[in-house]
Amino acid sequence: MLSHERYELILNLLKKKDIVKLQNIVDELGISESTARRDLNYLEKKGMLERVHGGARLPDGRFEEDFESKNVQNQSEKKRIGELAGRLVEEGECIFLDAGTTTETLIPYLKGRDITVVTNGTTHIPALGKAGIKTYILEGKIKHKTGAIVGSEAIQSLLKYNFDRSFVGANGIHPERGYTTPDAEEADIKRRAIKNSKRAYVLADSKKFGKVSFVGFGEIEDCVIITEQLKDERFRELTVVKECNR
Amino acid sequence: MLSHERYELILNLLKKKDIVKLQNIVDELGISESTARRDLNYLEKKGMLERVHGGARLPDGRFEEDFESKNVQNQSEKKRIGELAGRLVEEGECIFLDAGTTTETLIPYLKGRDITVVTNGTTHIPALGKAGIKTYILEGKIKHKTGAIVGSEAIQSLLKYNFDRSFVGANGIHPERGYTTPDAEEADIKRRAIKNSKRAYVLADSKKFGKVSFVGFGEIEDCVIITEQLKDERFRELTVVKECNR
DNA sequence: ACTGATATTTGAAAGACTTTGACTGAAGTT
DNA sequence: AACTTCAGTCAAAGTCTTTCAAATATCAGT
Repeated sequence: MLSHERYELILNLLKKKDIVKLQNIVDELGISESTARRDLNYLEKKGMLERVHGGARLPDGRFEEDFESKNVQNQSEKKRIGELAGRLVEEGECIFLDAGTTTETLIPYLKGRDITVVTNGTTHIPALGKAGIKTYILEGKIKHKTGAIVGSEAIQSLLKYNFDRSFVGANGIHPERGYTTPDAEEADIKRRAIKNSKRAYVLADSKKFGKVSFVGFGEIEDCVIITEQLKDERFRELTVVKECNR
Repeated sequence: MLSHERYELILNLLKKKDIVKLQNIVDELGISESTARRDLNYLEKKGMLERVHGGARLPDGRFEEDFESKNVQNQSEKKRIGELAGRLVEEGECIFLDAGTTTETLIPYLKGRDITVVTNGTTHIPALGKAGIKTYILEGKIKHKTGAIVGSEAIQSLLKYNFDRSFVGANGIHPERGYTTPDAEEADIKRRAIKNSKRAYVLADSKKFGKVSFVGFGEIEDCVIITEQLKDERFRELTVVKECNR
């Protein structure tokens, strides 16, 4: 194997995992430890990665910022939603986490806590792993476009769980039409998750208010809405907004 | 052969692989090492490629897009295992794909075909999506270290499927001790998957032969072994190696 | 068109240089 | 104090450059 082939493979591993152990590289590429070390040194000099004891990681990774510094300042609106939701979860609880980018923002705020997550979002898995969260995933067909698990198998496997809280995303929130989303199969999952939870929350940024998407999955009063900025007073009593917590 | 014909051929090789070994060029074009070197030097002076120790690659710039296009044809030994396995799968079949990096190499060779994959490997999902494969995932606990789904839920949900073929990885292959792997929970999955398949294959590179890991999940004769280079004749009749297909 | 002189291209070989994996003792980590 | 990881050294293997002679192509003069 040519050295540049190895470099690519190593960077490839890093892309997947943000941080790799030297031993992983040795095993994956079938090369000696010495060579792996030399390669890491070379790539570090090139600025492609940063060496750490026992392995290497992406340089000045966003890994840090997400969890540490971002807490203090520079929060995007979506991140704030995650923070609000994260504070609601209590030690020892079992929660359902819907697929989607909005719900994903909750994960960093669970870091290191004793919480069990059940999810239908395959894209959440790396973040959940990084946060060290005990994770269960539903069975079912994968909708590759969104990474969500859907279908009758997913509903079936969801039936057996009972959650302390569930957090679902929504594309539309409307006083009369309730919560809506573009995909019927995903709506089925959301509906079922809400039903099986003591408490259910819809996570959505303020742009979703007043909108109606294709398939409904609940009435307004079925869930508490978590958002970063409340524009419509009609939702006041159902809603957790950032001001409440500051 | 005219020199310009050789130049064309060399650049074609590079287009396919981004990086070629000098020895590959010698073999492919049936020319001497000296000539191959001279050609590479000429093409480098012309800026058509960049020489590296042991071969040549496309001139600097796209470290990024390499990964996208290269998946299909990139002849590391592990990739070859994937290619062999991929050829065995026939149109319309349902297969089980075990978690692990070796089994992942099979995915590019399914691209665009009418095949249904059931897997316990969450890390396979992006590749399966890229290949446009209908994918089902097992329910269960996620072992974050490997991204594998394990546990009683996983076994439960595996029970209902019946596969035309299953492809599992192994850390050890031994004439008496059979197939072995370091994790007991993952072994359970492998054992069950093999049982529920018309045909079962173990994918492993040649370094795994003669080794014994912690937990066994099958006798040698339970599966056909797919490997890139057979070192031990005792496995001959159970094995698919690269030579069979060329 | 044949010939021999001259240039170009080719492959083989020798020695210099690189890269590799194993080993070792020092430095970190738990 | 036990363990892992690290940097440096070494011999072996692989690759590169240079050189040389043989094969092939080019061409002028007969």
